[in-house]
Amino acid sequence: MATDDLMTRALETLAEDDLPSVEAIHRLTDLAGVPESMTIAEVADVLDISPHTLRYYERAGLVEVARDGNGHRVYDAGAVRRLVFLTRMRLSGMPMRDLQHYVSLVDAGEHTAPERLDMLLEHRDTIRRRIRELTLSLTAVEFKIATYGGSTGPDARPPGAATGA
Amino acid sequence: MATDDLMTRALETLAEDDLPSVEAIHRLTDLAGVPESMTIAEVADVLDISPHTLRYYERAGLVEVARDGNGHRVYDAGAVRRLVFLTRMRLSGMPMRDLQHYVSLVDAGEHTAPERLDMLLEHRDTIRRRIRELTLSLTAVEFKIATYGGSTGPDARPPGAATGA
DNA sequence: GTTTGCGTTCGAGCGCGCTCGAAGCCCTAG
DNA sequence: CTAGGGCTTCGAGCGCGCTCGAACGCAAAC
Repeated sequence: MATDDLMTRALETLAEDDLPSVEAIHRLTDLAGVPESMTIAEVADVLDISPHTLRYYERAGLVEVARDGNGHRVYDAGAVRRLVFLTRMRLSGMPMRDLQHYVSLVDAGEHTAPERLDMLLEHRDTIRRRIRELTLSLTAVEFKIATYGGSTGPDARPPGAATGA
Repeated sequence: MATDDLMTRALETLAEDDLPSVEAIHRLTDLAGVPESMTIAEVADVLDISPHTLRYYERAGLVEVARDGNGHRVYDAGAVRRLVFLTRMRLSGMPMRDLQHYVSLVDAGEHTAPERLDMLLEHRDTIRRRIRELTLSLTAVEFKIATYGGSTGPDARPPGAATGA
């Protein structure tokens, strides 16, 4: 699935466009597969989202994209990197509003780094909470599956296989 | 519904968790403490959803609720148990449509148990995928956080110093 | 008797995140 | 020369899951 690809990429390139030290990390990672510039169709394909959605993100102010002589979008490496980041954040549940705020902070300059860090910390906690919720639900569903069609009596089997991942 | 009995047992096994968002459900897992019948306000309170939402679920055909002499809803233990199940499934991302289908199968009789089991298996896999997605995103965010305070410039600060979350 | 308060029904509205359609431009292939 | 395909902009529409408001009923409290 493309999302796993995406995630791998995100892990490798999860960087911010404005941090030199992180830029160094980028170079260490496999960003070589990303061309200098890409069309909207190519970016859509690699991110596994639609061109419509890419235009929507641009309209929403999440990313700036240059145009070529024909007025067609030209995504440079920076834009693609940002979109990888944005897609990952969306996928993990960060609202558009927050992402808009985040990129406005990025664009505002280096002095907003602390606030951006706060946002990331908060989002990290949100993801952790969500994972715990889902793990709990998963356990419940697995238990229900394990006992389905079996005995409906009080001596149900313990959810031995219920802690799998 | 025997299956819901099992569900509540499954929930009991999770009682040691302390997730705030499902705290209300945990309270309910001790079915001994659940009254014979409850008002809409009581059910809303214990499930941590609004009376509006409860009426909406009923309108959607997810649960049948009797009325008292004044036309007020009276939730019996069976209705509450089903709502616990439904709430958990919603929380773990099962769409309303699927729940409507599931409930229709339950109402259709015991011979639909296999199909219900299939739905549960599929939902289990969906939850697992989602957890994996989130875990990957979490790793990415944690990595970004870890690299944020490194050398972000003159006013760099150690990560965690601004834990406002 | 009147007020307070919780309940009822019904349908409409909302916030989110896309998703799509229309009209038009540009390039290339046949 | 024409047809096709992919891009552009813009605004409207959609699917989901609630969320709310209006108008009303009943019952206990003051």
